[in-house]
Amino acid sequence: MAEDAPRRQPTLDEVAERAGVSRSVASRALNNAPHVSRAKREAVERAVRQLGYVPNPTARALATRQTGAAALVVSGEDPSIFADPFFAQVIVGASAALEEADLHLMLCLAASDRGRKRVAELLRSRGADGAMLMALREDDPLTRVTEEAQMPVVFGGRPVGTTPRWYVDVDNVGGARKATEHLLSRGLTRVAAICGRLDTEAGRARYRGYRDAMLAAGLDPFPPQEGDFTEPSGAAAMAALLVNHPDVEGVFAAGDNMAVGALRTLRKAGRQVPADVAVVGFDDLTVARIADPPLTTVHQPIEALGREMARMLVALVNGQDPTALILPTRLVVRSSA
Amino acid sequence: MAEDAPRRQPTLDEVAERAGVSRSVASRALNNAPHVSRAKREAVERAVRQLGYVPNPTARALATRQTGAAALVVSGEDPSIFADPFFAQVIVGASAALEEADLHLMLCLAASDRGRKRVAELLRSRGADGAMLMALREDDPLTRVTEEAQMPVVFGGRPVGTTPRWYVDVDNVGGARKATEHLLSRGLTRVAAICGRLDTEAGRARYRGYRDAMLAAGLDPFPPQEGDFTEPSGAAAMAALLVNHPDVEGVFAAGDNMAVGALRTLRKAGRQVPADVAVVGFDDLTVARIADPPLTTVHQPIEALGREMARMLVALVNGQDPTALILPTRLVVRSSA
DNA sequence: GAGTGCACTGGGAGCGCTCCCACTGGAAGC
DNA sequence: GCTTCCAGTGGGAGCGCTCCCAGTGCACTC
Repeated sequence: MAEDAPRRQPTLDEVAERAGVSRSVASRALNNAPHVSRAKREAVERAVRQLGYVPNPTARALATRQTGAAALVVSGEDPSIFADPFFAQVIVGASAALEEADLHLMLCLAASDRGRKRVAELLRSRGADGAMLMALREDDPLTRVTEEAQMPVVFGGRPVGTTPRWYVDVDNVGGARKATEHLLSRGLTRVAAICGRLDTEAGRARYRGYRDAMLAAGLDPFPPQEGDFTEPSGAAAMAALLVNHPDVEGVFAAGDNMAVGALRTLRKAGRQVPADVAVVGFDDLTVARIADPPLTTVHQPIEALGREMARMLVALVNGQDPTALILPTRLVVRSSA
Repeated sequence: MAEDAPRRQPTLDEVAERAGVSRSVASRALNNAPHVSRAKREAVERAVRQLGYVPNPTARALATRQTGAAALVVSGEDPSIFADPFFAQVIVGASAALEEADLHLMLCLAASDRGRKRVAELLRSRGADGAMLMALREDDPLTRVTEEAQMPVVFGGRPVGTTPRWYVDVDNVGGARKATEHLLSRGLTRVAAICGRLDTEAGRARYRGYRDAMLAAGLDPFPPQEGDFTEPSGAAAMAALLVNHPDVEGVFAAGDNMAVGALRTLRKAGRQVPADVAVVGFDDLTVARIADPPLTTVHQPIEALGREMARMLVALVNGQDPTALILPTRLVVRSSA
């Protein structure tokens, strides 16, 4: 390819000439616009086929002021947070919805300062028709960038602090409450919480749900035992919990990865799950199903999250005014609690 | 945003006018090109700041015939294969390398016919400056599309059948051989292989490596017990193996997910790992470390795979002629073998 | 018969940028 | 003193498309 004869791609003018029509007619024929006679439409189609014509998306973009692409921005210092299968599922959902609208997906992993700068430029330069932002932490520098964005922006999960106009979130509070209630309903009272990063809204909301359920049952909530949503952090948090509260009977972990880490620590400590300590997770990742024992967890519709974000963005791009969305969560009972 | 006063973005002409220079000078100043006096350069910079000017990437793309984006195409019938954390790591690597070259990442999940058609159009229309293709299976319809691509194409992993000019792959044969040799070195002789899809080159190559090692040791290789790289398929394959070869002593699984599935089946069957049956995986995913017992596996540099693909593509885009690359694998000994 | 409407047509002006090229004037070379 | 050179400059022609609009013919009214 690199060294190939650089035979220029045919242009619309050439198609028009070959079809014996004007450029305007050819353009209309290509876009299925009205005001083209059947004969000319067919002539254009023939010329397109003969010449192997493919419209130049860049030129089209310049003329229409529409890039045909939507950006998905994943913020975070550490690019490895992206390794969380959570994002892969969001992408699958978003990609499917964008495909329906014939938009391409630009994926921006904004980890470094340079990366964030590029995202900022993309947002300000109309390098895409719209953007979806995920995983904004407190004081995330990208939050400010969205203010000067020259395109609609949809948030995946609410950022900490402000509530944007357009977002799709999951019912974190309700899910955490259900999880905790499930533990309490089995007669347990010493139920602790391993929570995610408290500088994320998901981390806070899930702890809030846990606390609500505890208070409603007339119990003292444990102080938050903070992790960062990873397996090792869950293992560490569980270890700390066993030291400080050796009599703990139940644990709500605000993420499956952390729950699996807790399981590992418990096994190492010789505690039976769920007999000695019951564990409930959050997310319902693949790992929940294959954990040992299989994890009781709160299912959140991750793919739907991505899909709805993309749909909302498409609506905005089309000039509609959708409303923010909170997707339901539900408890999936397996063996760990 | 959607309803905002549509105050047009300032253009380069306006910047030039404000700075009291011509458009050419302004353009050169912006691109750090030579032939601009210090005074005018500063005047342009000032005007840019005052106007909040951001260059329009689409217009630039049209003029330069460079889109500033590279596509990463993940092929596959089922979008859920993308949920494999493997791809996330590839993306992290590719994203980092593209960022260095100031290219954006377009992610194309070509699952449906429609998706594939869009990818084909992207490749033929120069909708990106180059493309990286992953996970091409035998007879994948996208293989043909690359022939008429109007841009350089780099393959991640070799497709089945042909060997493209530019690809980055991992030493699958060598890795599988090392894994098998490790099992044999412990005196085991009845060593079976759970292999991945045999319509992928990775699946085939890894089985080949296993077979080579068995033959070299004067042993009869087991016939391939095929899985599809997922955990359940590994569990099922292990179950089948236990039925057909109850005396099996060691298993080489061509993927960590399948290895973890095998572990699950073995535990259910009451077989101790590694005492009764030793297991070696392939990939060194996160799950290998947290598996019970921790998985001995073949580490492959997945992030590097993505990074090198992107670097190779960047080189091609810049008119250089890089050579194909095969990245090394190494055995990581943990407890399962 | 002139008047009205409408499906169709093609010319031309952008979209906002890059880059070629012709031009200037002052420094350097002879 | 007169060329030669070259950093610096701005005009203008694209890049390949969309879309407005004025213009054409033809059917159909009154």
